[in-house]
Amino acid sequence: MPNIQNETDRDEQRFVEDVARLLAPWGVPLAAARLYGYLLLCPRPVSLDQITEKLEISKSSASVAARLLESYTLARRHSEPGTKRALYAVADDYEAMIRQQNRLLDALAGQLNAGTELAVPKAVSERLGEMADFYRITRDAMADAVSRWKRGRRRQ
Amino acid sequence: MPNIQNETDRDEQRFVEDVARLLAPWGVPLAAARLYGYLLLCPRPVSLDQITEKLEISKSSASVAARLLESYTLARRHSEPGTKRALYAVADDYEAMIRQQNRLLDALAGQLNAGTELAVPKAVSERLGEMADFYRITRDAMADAVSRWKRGRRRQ
DNA sequence: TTGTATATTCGGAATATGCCGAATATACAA
DNA sequence: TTGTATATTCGGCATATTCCGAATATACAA
Repeated sequence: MPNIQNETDRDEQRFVEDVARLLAPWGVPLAAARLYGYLLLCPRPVSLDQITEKLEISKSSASVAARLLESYTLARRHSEPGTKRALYAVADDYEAMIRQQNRLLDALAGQLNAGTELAVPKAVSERLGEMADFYRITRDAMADAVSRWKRGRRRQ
Repeated sequence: MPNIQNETDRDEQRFVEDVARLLAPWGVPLAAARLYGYLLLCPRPVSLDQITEKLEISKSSASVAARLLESYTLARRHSEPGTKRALYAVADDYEAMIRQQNRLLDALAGQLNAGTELAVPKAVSERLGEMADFYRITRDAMADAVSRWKRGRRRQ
């Protein structure tokens, strides 16, 4: 009979690494990316010591990784009254990453639009304007989808 | 009377740097990001030598930057018959970046879904499933918006 | 105030990245 | 084939990033 505990551990570990690999192209450092994968599997907020042990990273790394995720609003810090202990869990607003993307899309659209004012050939200026429109439209579509989804969820 | 040529150059240079700054958070290296900004302003495909001169980077950097943009499908290589010269221009399918994002979103959704099969508490499994749904929905919304936009453009 | 449990910051080592110039490869023309 | 114009690859340097352990700071309890 296989050792269930170890098998589960192995699967979870694999999940953590897989998620980390996906987050890496977004520029998320390894420690933070793995932490996110781990948090996804945690039913309750976890302490830095638990993180340190599970992920086998130093406590300082755990600390900076956790705060990095918090700054991305991918994780949330749950402080307990009566102690300094910090507990971290995945943020329950899933659209954080999407919102982040949208901000960038927005900035890019703005910049492209600014380019239309430059002393460039008309064809170039038109292309820039078109690209700006395109990015704004997709951004809006995403924002719409997100708010529709949120409304749908509330109703359940 | 101000020197028109220099003023234009200065504005364009500024545009290039601004675009580069926006692309940086996406993990695009500086040289490639600046090249993209420059290509946005070019009415015609440009050669590596022109890039080298305008952006004041080495030819090797120009070469790798251009091919990097091409691999992102942000730029397109236009080869001329009868010579080895490579000319680069921005890709005219603006949705390349969006599609790229969507691929990542898709992969993440898939991974989250895989997590629901793990031996984790029901609440965790449900959360993972919900997140996967959410990402898939926003991805679909974006894809829809893109194809609607494309249809609209064709008709003009 | 002191002690304790905890988090955060700091300095440094290891590693990765980005860029350059030189060397090399490639496609074409004569 | 040789020469020429061009692109690409390679090795190395400089810089940036990541992570760690040690030192420090902080909040709380006694």
